[in-house]
Amino acid sequence: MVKTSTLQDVARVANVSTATVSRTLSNPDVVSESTRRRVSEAVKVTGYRINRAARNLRTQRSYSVLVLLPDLANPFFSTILEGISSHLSHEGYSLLIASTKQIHESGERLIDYLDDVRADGIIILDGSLDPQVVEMLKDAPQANRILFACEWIEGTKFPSVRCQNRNGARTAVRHLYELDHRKIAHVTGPKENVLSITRKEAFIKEMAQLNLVLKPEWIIIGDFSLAAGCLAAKTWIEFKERPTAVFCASDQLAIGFISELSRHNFKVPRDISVIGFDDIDFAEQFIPPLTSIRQDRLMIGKTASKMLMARIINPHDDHTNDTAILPISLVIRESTAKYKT
Amino acid sequence: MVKTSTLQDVARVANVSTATVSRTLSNPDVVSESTRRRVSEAVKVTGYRINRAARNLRTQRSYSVLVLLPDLANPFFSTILEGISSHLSHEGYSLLIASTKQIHESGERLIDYLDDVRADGIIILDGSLDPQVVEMLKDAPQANRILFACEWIEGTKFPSVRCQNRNGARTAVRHLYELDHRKIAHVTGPKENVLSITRKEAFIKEMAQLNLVLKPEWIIIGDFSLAAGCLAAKTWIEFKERPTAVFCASDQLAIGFISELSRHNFKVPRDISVIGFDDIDFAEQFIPPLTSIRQDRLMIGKTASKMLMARIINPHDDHTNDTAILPISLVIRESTAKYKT
DNA sequence: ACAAGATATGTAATCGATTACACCAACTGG
DNA sequence: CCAGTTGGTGTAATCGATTACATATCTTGT
Repeated sequence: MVKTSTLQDVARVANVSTATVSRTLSNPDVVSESTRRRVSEAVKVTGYRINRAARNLRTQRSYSVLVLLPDLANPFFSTILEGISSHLSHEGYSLLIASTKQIHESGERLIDYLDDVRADGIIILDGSLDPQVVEMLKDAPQANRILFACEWIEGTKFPSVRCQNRNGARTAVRHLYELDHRKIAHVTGPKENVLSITRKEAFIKEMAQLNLVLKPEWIIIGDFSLAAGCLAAKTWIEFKERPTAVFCASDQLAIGFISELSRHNFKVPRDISVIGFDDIDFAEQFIPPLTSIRQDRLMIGKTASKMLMARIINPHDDHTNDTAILPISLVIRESTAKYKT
Repeated sequence: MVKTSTLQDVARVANVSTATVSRTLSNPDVVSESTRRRVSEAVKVTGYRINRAARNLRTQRSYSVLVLLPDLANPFFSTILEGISSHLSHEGYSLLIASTKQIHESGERLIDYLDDVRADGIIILDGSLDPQVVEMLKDAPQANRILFACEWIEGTKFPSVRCQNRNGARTAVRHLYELDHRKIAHVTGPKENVLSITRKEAFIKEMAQLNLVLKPEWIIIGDFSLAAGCLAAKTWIEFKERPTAVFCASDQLAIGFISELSRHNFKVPRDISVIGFDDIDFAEQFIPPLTSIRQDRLMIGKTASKMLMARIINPHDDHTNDTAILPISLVIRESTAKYKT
């Protein structure tokens, strides 16, 4: 194996001290023009590459960020990751990935990533962490380098980035209302999930605001998945008085819902208008193309990454309680239509 | 900030040298029962956590692996990642992620990840790397810690993990043949892609084997995407003599194909049988549920990870030209049916 | 012309774990 | 009883970059 060259080697070739080489590389302004040239030349000649392990040890930083996902195999997160990753890479940071499940199984502690200089910060995309773990994170000396995105944990002061969930639900209901729908159902996410709860509450509130009748059974508990959407469709079919529109808390739910309906010879939007949430890539390609509440997942990732970096680089500023709430938008496609008596 | 305790602190408390503490932790068998107990106790008391930066520097290893994706936002890879991650985490390794695009944009060199002790190995899921980059990787002293998965690069000796692509194509054709289809079309992936080429060649060969007529225009160039599937459907509709079945090189293609058809009032499998490749999660939920060639993406990930680890841990064994080819299987659902004249 | 600063560079300690080597004690076998 | 082995532990060098501090040289203003 060819030994890679070190700062020492560069220093020798450039005929300066290692200190000067280090400065030239990390803070070029403080060295003179001529040394800068000599050092650059020496770097080229020696093919020098910094040894990050050494730098990390000395600076007690890892120049990387951990992203914690509820489940790696869930494609919902890939665009958010893209946003995080592109910003991090731009800042010279690396991206570490782990799933809640794996951390749990391997018996690792999340906080160790910060303590043992594996990561400088953590972005958590999972609002359903074990309460014990949350408790441990709160008290940690490094807690200010933890940030939640998409989901969050009620009653903690961790900073977070999320979309306008209430506004999204409200907009969905309004849209259906404007299409003359008066009987509107809602399929929710998992029962305890913070997103489910927020969207459901906003849904109920807006229905009241518009003076619409909302039968309790029209709120169907689901879990964001395709399968839950199918089940919800079956429930809808059984209703004696069927709502003419449904607001699904995720696009997956909406797609499952529509698919199941089509298996029973119902057509969307002829028999019912359906609106989803998220605007995943597939929504546009589905048949019918899905009307949805769009959240900019790329932006969520970028914003989360930026906020975290600010905390890492400027640990002494007070960032407590920072929360970024990003706008949603209504994307009207063909799964919703004017209600005809 | 609370200072975390170091080996020294533990050593002091346990009244032994740092060497002994280190040994106790990494190689417990060589120390006596009693010291082992004293040290464990001291570790608990001090709340000691190893400093990975220090260990990485000393051992010149990072205990992490980089996975390079063509595009982070593409959900196709998430299950593979899951497989890689779960094995790595089990081995005490961390998972670094980067996308080809970002590496390119930030001007980083892939090989630097190995040289600068950021990663101990690299798994590449992108067979369409810039040839210059490939050339650089081949000659690198560390080239033996690079492995390709899913895709690969023809004419290089990098080890790789992939599924039986030829067998997959053959099985697809056979399945359609057994359903009495005689006129079979094929929608390919991107033109230069190694998977596209392999599957297409196997398709052509099997058609010949079965003495089936294959008109050149029945091979429709696509690119694995939903959109390309839609286009292919339009092409099919225009044919004066329409094939009665089509083998799509990906499930996304197949789904796009079927969707587009339904927009023109064709029904699957009534008017044409469609078989996909990959068996993505969505295939089962689509309408109609999609017949597909299943590749075990979790297994691909796990296998890739295992092979790479073997090379990292045992760098002097000869692993040249290792290639793992994993079995595929035919998953019959409802998008294919007996041909009726 | 000289004190006071600014600028550029070198010296050497430091981050914290690992491990080659040395050492000592206890045991074994002839 | 002693040479040789085994087992357990300590000493100190080492990995490679960063940076506080010291030093030397050059400006600048009065």
